[in-house]
Order: sequence, then C-alpha cells, then structure tokens
Amino acid sequence: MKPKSRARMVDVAERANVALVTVSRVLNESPAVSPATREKVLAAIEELGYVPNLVAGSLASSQTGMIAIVVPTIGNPVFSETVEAMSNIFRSVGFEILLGTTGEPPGDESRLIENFLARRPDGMLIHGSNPTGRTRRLLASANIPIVQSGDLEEHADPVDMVVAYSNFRGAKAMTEHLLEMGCRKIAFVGRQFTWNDRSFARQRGYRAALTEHGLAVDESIVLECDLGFTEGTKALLKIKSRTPDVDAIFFAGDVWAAGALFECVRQGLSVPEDIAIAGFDDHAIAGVTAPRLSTIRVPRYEIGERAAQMLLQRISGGQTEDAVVDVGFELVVRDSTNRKKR
Amino acid sequence: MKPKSRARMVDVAERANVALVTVSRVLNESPAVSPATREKVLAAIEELGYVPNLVAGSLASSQTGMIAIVVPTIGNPVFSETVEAMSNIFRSVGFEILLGTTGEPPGDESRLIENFLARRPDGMLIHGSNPTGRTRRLLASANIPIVQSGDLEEHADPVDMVVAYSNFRGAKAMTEHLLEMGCRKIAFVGRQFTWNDRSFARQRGYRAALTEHGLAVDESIVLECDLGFTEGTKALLKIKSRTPDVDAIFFAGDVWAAGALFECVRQGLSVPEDIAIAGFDDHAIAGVTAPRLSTIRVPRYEIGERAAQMLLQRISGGQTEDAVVDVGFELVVRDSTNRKKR
DNA sequence: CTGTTAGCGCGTTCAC
DNA sequence: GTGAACGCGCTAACAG
Repeated sequence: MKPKSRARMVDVAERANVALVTVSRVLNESPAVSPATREKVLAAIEELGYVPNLVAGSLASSQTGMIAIVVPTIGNPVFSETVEAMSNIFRSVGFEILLGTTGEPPGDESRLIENFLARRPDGMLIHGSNPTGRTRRLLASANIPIVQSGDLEEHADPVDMVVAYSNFRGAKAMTEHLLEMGCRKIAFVGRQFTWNDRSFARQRGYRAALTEHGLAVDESIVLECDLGFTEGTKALLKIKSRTPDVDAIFFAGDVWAAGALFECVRQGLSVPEDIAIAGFDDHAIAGVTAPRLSTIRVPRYEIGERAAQMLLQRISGGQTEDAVVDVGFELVVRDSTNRKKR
Repeated sequence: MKPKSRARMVDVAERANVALVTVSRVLNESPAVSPATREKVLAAIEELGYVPNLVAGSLASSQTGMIAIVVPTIGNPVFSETVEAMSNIFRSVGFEILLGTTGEPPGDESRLIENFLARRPDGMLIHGSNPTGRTRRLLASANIPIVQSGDLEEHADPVDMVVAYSNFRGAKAMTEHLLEMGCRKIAFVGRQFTWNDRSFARQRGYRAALTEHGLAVDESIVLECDLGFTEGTKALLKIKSRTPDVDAIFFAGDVWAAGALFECVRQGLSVPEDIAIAGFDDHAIAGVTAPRLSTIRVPRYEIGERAAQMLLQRISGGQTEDAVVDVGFELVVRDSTNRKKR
C-alpha cells in the first residue's frame, strides 16, 4: 500500500470517485457531507496511507494552526513549566507549537522573532523579553494576537497583551520580611542584571526595601552569579568571607538558596538563627529541604495557562480581555527565615 | 510605513524595480545578484516592512526548515534538557522546532505524530516512545530522517535511527553495586511500569541483578509512584513500615531519592549506614545533598546533541551514520551508598 | 449535499 | 545578470 510518491488529495478523490473538495470537507469535518461518501473517502485515505499536506492548506486558508512560543531557555524549569502549561492547552484544541529560545544571555532575539513571523503563526507567546524598535513594529503589524509574559513593569507598554507579576514587588516583599525578622545585614544574589530584566527588577526591589528602611546597600554583598546549586554555595562562601556578620542572604532563585542551605548544614551554621536564607520562585525543592526555604511563590503554570487562554480567545474572535493581567505572587514564609517561631 | 495589507514579494519587486525572482534570490542569498540590485531590494524590503511568507516558500520548495520533536513532557527536566540541546543545535543552523508532548501517561501519541507529519517537517525526533502499527508505517513512508531516543532495548527495531542508553543495564549496575556494598534487602521505587517503558526497563534491571545473585524479589517493597520530592518521602515511609530491616532503597529517579534522603536526615537515620539510598539520572541535586547521592549518570544533553546532529547529517545528504548509537551511562558512587569508606 | 473555478505566495525551470 | 511562465497542494467562494 506504499505509493512510490506521496499520495495527494486528488489521488484520494479519484479513488473514492468524488471531487477534490469533498475530500477536503471530510478532512475538515464539514457537516455538509453525507455519511456514505464520507465513509468512501475515509476508506480511500486509509488505503492510500494519505497524509494531508498542511503547508498547502495553510497557504490556502492563511491559517497555520501554529502558535509561536519564545522563551529564554527551555532547560530551566522556571520556563519549561510555563511552556508545559501552554503546550497542554494548545494540544487540547489542536494547535501546534513552534518553539524558540533566545538563549541566556539573549542571542539574536530579533532574528528569531522575524523568522517565526515568516512562518505565519496564528498567535505568539513571548516570555521574558520585550522586543523594541524594528522587531516591535513587525510584531505589531503582523496582525496576530500576542501575549507577552514575565515581568510586569518591563511590560508596562506591551505590544498587545500581558500576563505577568511584579518581580520588583516580590523581591521587595521578601526583603521587607527579612527586615521584619530583625535582619540588618542582608546580602543579595541574583542573575546578571545587565541582560536579565527580571533579575534586575528583583535587585531593585531589594534595594528599594533597604532604602525605605533607611539602610544603606553594601555593594560588596550584592552578587551576580550563574545558575546551579553550586553557584549558591560559592556565593554563600564569598559573602561570609567578605562580611562575616551577615545575618541574611536573599537569593533571587531557590536553587541557589538550596545550594547555600546545604553548605550551611555542612558547616554547622544554623538557619535561620545564625543566618537567614531566602529564595525566590518556589521551586519544588524549597518545600522539602531541612530547614524548608522561605520563598516568593510565582504562579508559573498559571501564567502559561492564562497566556494561552487569552491568545485562544482572541484567535477565536472573542472579546478582548484586559490587556494586562497581574497574576501576583505570594510570600511563603517557611523555616529558613522564621526567626520568631511561636 | 505600515501597509494596509501585508506586503508580498511582488510588492517588493515593484518598489525595487526588479522582477519577483530577483527578490527571491536576494532572500535566499543566491550569488547571482549584482550588489547594486541587491541593495535596492534590501532597501525596498526595509521600507515596506516586508516579512517573507515561509509557508508559501515551503510549499514551493517542499522543504519546511522545521524539525518535529516529540517528548513525553517538557516540564520534566529529564526531557527538557535533551530538548534544549536539540534546540541549540537546530537554532544555530536555522531550523525551527515544532514541539509536541505525548503526555504522561501517554495520550494520543499517534494522532500527534500524524499531525506533525502533515506539516511536512524535514526531520523528526521522537524521545521516549516507540510508535507501532499504522503510525510506524506512516513514519516509515514519510521519507524523512527520524531519530528515536530514550531506551536502547525498547528501540531494538527502530524506524530509522536511534540514540539511547540501556535503562536495563543501568539499573542492573546500580543494584549490583548495592549488593556489593553488602545490602541484601533492597527496595525499588519507579514510575508506573505499565505506561513507562524506561521505568519498566529499570525495574527489570533491578530484578535481574537480584535474581542473578540468588536473591528473591520481595514484591511488597517494589513500588510505583508519581513524580516529585514528596513522593520519594512517602515511598521511604511506606517501605520502612512494611519492611523495617530494609537496608537499601534504589529510587529510579534522583528527585525521589533526594526527597527520601531529606526525610532520613529528619528522622535521624544515617545514610548509608542505616540505609543506603541510590538514585538514577544524575539530576543536579544528586551532587549537592548531604550525603551526596550515588546515581546513574545519563548523558541527557549529549543524547539531544547526537540526535540532532545525526538528523542534520542525513538532511544534508551526508553519509548515514550508524543507525543505532549507544551513548552509555555511568555509575556514579557518592556517599549515599558507600558503606566501605576508605 | 456535491462539484467547478480561482487563487494563496513563492520557487523553479527556461528563455532573454 | 534578469524576467515570464508554470506549478506546489490545498481551501474558498460560488454554482448546481
């Protein structure tokens, strides 16, 4: 049953003794086909092993059934969970996903987005970056719904729609919590501020909290570092050596915080008495370490879901929802910062 | 500069006073265009904000420049790291990624693959599942290179190419290591065997090692569980209550193992003296816990790279490499099982 | 309910 | 170096 060259719709039509359109209708589940002919067509498709050509279909209908998703990296759980949420929703309604990563540090984001636009997706989801200039203009004139997600302030002036939370306010809330717990020498560890807007926002939140409480920022204990548990360990050691009487470290990522925590356990430092450790993201590990990590819970999965739903609603011509959705965050106080237990 | 309706190639040609082909040539970097006209065309493209239509181009050239990637889920780091490796390689050579998840437990994998085939990708990467029957036939007759990855034995009869390691041998090696360390009552925790072939293979490896050493398998301490740290904790508790004198637990996933480890620390059980804990995958956390986790290192990133490279080589018409590549695994002995320290 | 006629936007022959 | 013609495989109007 294997044809020498791939079967086309005409071949199916011929075999079923119907017109080409009829085959098209069966495939697109048009109600205007009698059950009898429908069966004939289906049989012919089966016999020929026919697989429709959606690229031709897309050209003709100017709808591709594809959604472009742009994220910094897919290997980082912080992003992959959001992508998974999006993926689940799109899969359930028959859209397919064009996945692109800008890289960290960001590579040629503009080129990626333009390439995607050339594939005529029915919608676009951009997580964690905010295109400007030429790319932004192209996006705007692409005439498709676009949802940006990630940081709220960064997307103050969105191309189209936004689903986000405030990294600034989240970091500020955690820092204020640390202050409330009596900490005064609070260090901060984040990702490279220059090319990571979310990290930059978190760092600003940290600074704002200190400043508002009349505390100066000690630049020697504000660190940038790479990803991974061991980087958190290293950061802890560096900070302790520079400022032995540091009483808290706010890691803008739970993985670092966990890495530091493990090292504290090894060194016999008691957390939070000797030093408080705070994280960010509410990574799964934060809830299981000993002591358990205080963190800022970010609704990563919900962000993906909301973004996907807003996009679908717009694609199906539904009412435009609010252009900007703030999904918020939650300060989760666990053991690692709780210096005032009952 | 924003046209009412999207600019087409003809519009660019008109504006640049050249023929349509010339624009096409410029876009495809054909050498047969004089620098002067080339500039004219580029200028026209810029002025019109022209974005080429790759779906039309794909139809005409019957090359989409897309690679379909199928994985169980993208939220699980075990898979997302492999996808990231693939993504990085394809991005560097200008291919785009069509991402699909079959779900866990697997949903309608066949439908997903057929939908993908309809989009005419230039190649396909299937991780962690082995299509059969109709789907397999369609794949075979799609006439594109296909790399399956995941378990070696599962892919003994591949559709096309394979990059994998042996989950069976990996699990067997770890179990043998445990036996060598003097453990005799070894429990096993894995993912649902019925719908997860990799988990099934690991379980078989565990059983094989015990049997070969003349030990019976105690079915009451062979558990299936869901993903996550806390599931590992629960499994530990269940096993300890059923068989208090268990002397080792082999978790077929580091996340479970870590969850159990944390609980041991809380309960004051010393690892590995009271109970040895072994993991699988070499997740980042395995190297940083206290004690650090023994595990089976799987080259996830390399699998993604190799798979992508093999696909590209075939797409570019290069020699067919070995159809089956065994990337192997590595037994990593750390503290959590090492009962014979120096 | 079914069929006919036109394109969708671009790549690819060929001539010039 | 450039241009005109045709076709990729399918969907969208219309008729009947």
